[in-house]
Amino acid sequence: MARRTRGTAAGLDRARITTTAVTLIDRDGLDRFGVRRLADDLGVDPMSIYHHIKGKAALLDAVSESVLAEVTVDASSADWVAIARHTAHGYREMAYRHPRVFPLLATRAQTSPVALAALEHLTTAMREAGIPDQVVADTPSILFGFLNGHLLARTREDATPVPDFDPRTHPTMTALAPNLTDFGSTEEFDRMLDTVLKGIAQAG
Amino acid sequence: MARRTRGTAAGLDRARITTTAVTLIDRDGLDRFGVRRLADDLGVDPMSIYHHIKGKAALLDAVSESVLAEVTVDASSADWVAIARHTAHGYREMAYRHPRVFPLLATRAQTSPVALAALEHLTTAMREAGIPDQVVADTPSILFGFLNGHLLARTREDATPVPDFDPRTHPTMTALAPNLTDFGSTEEFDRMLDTVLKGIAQAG
DNA sequence: GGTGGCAAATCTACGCCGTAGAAACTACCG
DNA sequence: CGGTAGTTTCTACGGCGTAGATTTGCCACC
Repeated sequence: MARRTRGTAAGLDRARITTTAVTLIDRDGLDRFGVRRLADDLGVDPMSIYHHIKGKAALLDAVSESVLAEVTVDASSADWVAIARHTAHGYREMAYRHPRVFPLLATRAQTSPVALAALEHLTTAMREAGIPDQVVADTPSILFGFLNGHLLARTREDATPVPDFDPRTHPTMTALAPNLTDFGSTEEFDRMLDTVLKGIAQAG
Repeated sequence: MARRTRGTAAGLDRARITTTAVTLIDRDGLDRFGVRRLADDLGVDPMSIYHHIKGKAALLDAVSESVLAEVTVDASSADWVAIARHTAHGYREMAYRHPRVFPLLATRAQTSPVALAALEHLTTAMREAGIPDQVVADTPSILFGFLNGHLLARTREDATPVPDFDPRTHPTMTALAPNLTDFGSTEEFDRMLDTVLKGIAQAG
């Protein structure tokens, strides 16, 4: 033993790298995140990381995948609406747990086994319920389109219920403001999610 | 006159900066974009840009705003569904015109006058049609949640209809693959958009 | 014409970043 | 003990965003 001039001992592997990276992004944000800072936190030379992960882009992929893996798959055989709701809520909770990592997820293709398993589970239940194939095939795009876009907006650092506008030129939105008080709440999320699911249920 | 050692003449202003930036991102992508490269394209010293825009973050804000402004507002007084569809299509076309800029939009809060005007227009029409206030108030979040998330997925450089998975473990998605052939088409978009709008129409 | 003022544009320099390539260390096997 | 393969570190390079000082271009006014 010779090195280890920094705090944390080495014994580097993918898992330790990604979990440390997630912690670091959660704390300091994506902007301040980088290979060198991560290496500091790991108590390691920056270049050491490159023997486990190809480069910064791959590192961000790994972070994204690691956080997505926190979402547990519902193995139950409940009706498809329940499955969809369960998946959506799990996804949402992950987003709120890691608001600064979430933009990575929404921006990247998700082809991890977990994600595919969840989709297979949901679509199978829908098909068995007699939903038309085209509707079933469209559902993942619609559902995760909504989830990614909506959660991106809600977990944004500067998220506010209502941007400031002139009440004179925007009377309707002014009148609607009282209906936006539960901004970011579970109730609001459920309401919107149900709206989307209702559309799917009646499509085709 | 002394300077102008580069091709393009100066006479810098916000508009010239942002439109050049958009062109540059369209061509080379967000990763390769930076203040110095932009300055090169403008035939100008990097620091000159700072007299018109505070820094890189503000620059990206400006780019985002500039691209959003391409979406024209429908001033018609058609029914709310038609307005929603028109807005959605305009937004979608913008996204496909600038796929490499779009992630900026989806990631940022949009409080520009144009955006607010569009929302006011839509919500007013909905209210006049007798839609419950809570539903009207939720609609912007639902609609643009879907639009941002969905278009983010479709305009991604590596977007593919179906990620490769094992047909043995994912029989349903395999069976569904034929229904995904119009991936990215206007027809697919209309179908999904209508699904969302139907959910909204029947909510509350 | 001269001159003062001022905004715009530029120059210089600093501290950061990601990472290629060479070198050193470690652990294990014969 | 020597070899050898995997890991970690060292060194260095080119590029980045931008603070601060400086120069330029332009105008109004004497």
